[in-house]
Amino acid sequence: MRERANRTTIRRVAREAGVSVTTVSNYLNGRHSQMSAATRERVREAIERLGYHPNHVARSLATRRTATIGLIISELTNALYPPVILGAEAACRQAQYSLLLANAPDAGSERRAVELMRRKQVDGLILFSVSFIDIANDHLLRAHEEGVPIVVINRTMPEGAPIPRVVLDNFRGAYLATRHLVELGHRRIAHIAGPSNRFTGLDRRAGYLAALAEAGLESDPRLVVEGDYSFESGYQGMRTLLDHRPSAVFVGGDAMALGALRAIRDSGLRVPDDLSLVAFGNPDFVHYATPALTTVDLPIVEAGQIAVELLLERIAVPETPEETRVLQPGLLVRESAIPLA
Amino acid sequence: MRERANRTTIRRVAREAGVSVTTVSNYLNGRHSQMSAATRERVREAIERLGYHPNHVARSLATRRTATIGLIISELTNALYPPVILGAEAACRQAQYSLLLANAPDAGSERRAVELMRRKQVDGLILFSVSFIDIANDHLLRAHEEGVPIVVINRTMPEGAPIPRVVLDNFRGAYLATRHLVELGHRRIAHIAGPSNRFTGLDRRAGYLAALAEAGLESDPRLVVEGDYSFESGYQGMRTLLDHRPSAVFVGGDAMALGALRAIRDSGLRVPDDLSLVAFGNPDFVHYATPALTTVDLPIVEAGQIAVELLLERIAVPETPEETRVLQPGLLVRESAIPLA
DNA sequence: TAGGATATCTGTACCGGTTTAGTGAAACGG
DNA sequence: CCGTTTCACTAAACCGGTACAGATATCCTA
Repeated sequence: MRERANRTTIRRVAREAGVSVTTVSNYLNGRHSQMSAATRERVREAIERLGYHPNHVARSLATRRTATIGLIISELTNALYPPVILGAEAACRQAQYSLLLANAPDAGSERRAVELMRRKQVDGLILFSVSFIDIANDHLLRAHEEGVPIVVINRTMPEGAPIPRVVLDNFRGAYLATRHLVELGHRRIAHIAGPSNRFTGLDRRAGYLAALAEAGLESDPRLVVEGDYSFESGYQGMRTLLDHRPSAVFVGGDAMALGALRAIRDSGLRVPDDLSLVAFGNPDFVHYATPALTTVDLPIVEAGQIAVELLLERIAVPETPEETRVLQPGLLVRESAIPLA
Repeated sequence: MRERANRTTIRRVAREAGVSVTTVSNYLNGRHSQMSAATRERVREAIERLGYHPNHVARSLATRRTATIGLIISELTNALYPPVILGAEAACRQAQYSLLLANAPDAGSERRAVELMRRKQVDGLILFSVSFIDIANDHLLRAHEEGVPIVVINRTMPEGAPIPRVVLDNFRGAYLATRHLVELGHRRIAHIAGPSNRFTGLDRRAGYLAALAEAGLESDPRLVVEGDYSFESGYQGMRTLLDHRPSAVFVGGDAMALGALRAIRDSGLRVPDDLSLVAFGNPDFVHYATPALTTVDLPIVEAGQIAVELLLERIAVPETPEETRVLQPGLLVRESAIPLA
């Protein structure tokens, strides 16, 4: 390891092939047109013989492009992050980009992650954020201003912020879930809401209320409790709700739904016979529960993919205007919600 | 964007501070000792005034170190990969390294991923593999020979291969699970095994048999069925097993365990009252099932962390000898296995 | 046959850091 | 008082690519 292996660089290849480095560089970058067939073959052969592979770091320094994008994830209890990675990684790979991943559990580490990735010269940044409504954005706006393409997923931004976003239509999803229960004949429909300092919590609650209103159902405040997206808060919330005898419940989060399911079981009732339940979140997560939970299906893999696509557009054409992409959730009807007896 | 913003480089900082670039470089790299307090302060101030941040790509080119490691994951049905990422990312971040992530669903894409990351000059590579016993390793051995530090998690390697590995003791985990059932008084203990072209499947099956043998129980071949780690294969496997009336079943995978649970329910039996069940895999995944499944707990987050640690050791001291780190699983006793009535 | 086009290829300055070898002045030691 | 160290600092080569601005040779055209 000590002795310098006299690495094979583009200059060595050039010498071996008896051409200039420019010619080798042209060959590597597919500018075959201005090259005779003979030269092309000699370069190819020299590369082959030396087992040469170009150094991306050097290339990046010269071109100022790294073909790498940064994905910063603030996860905290977030079962949604693996599908986002999946979607983003697939889209990157397809476009011949690499993914630099960082976890940013708090505001400070998010700042550090953005800073580090900028120094590493990523071509763009994606932030998949936790849905707090009072999240800090100044570092993102600054980075944007200094020319770093950014896309955010699931994040509140000040009105008119010039940063493209991918958002999931939480309102609509909650509306669909609740309407489904209405259509099954339920009238006393409860809701376990997410925290009110999260826009996901607020939007889903609003969607729930809208569906009730549309159906001409009065909303009983005692039928809404607030959780924190944890299994335990779902369990506790459901225990509280059971006192007020709902016939169905829309739970605004997947872990909470499993908690609610458990609470219902523990009180001797059965889903869906005694009580219908609709969940919200990662559809895989609740698929294998018993009974399989009817759930709002968030297109999370797509969110990751689309975020990458939006970003790549901005990288290619920096002037591309800001844009908000709203992804529509679906409803996966499974076994946990049935018509009111 | 067109006009060149005359970026702030180390040379600009040097000019601004009235010192040489070497001095600025020394300052940046903490070689404060050979610098007068006055100079130090002038450099600090110039950096501050210009808002200078060093370019990591240029640094990497010069030092041949990128402070980045590559994590290549072959996932295919693998619910274990998010915790690995979690552990690896945390260990990286702590050591001031970044994580370059790639998905490699098949052998070809694994080769390409390794190649790409080598060109991007990662300081080392971690492969988290699917457990096929006949996996190709030549590209890893070659990379290793050419000086790229590599660590593999959960991968078979030829005897004596000089590549450090992190392995989970599947045999031991299966043994613990089965012994637990034996100790609860069960005698007809069935097993839903993983595929026999995966060492996880083979090792777990062996651990199961060993525990039976130790307890002096005869192993009835009809009480062992083979699945493919999917929910459906667990469901089908359990249906087959029910014909032979086991009092307990050890299921060698988490998704299969949920499938088995469903099959048991569907046939009108209850867990754990009529049949005890122990699962194996990602403990979170089966925690919220009803009943909460007793399961073998694989230390997957740790596997990611330790892989990074092993790798960083090799990066720091390339001659560090090969080493296999065997991680011991635990048994999480929850509700799905009870004493034989 | 001069003058331009075209095709093919090259020399070298960059990208923005690190690092080696070395300079000049002050401090030290006998 | 002179040679040696130490201290604080610098000039310039280097990492390994890209790309601009030509250089030649060949061909075409008027």
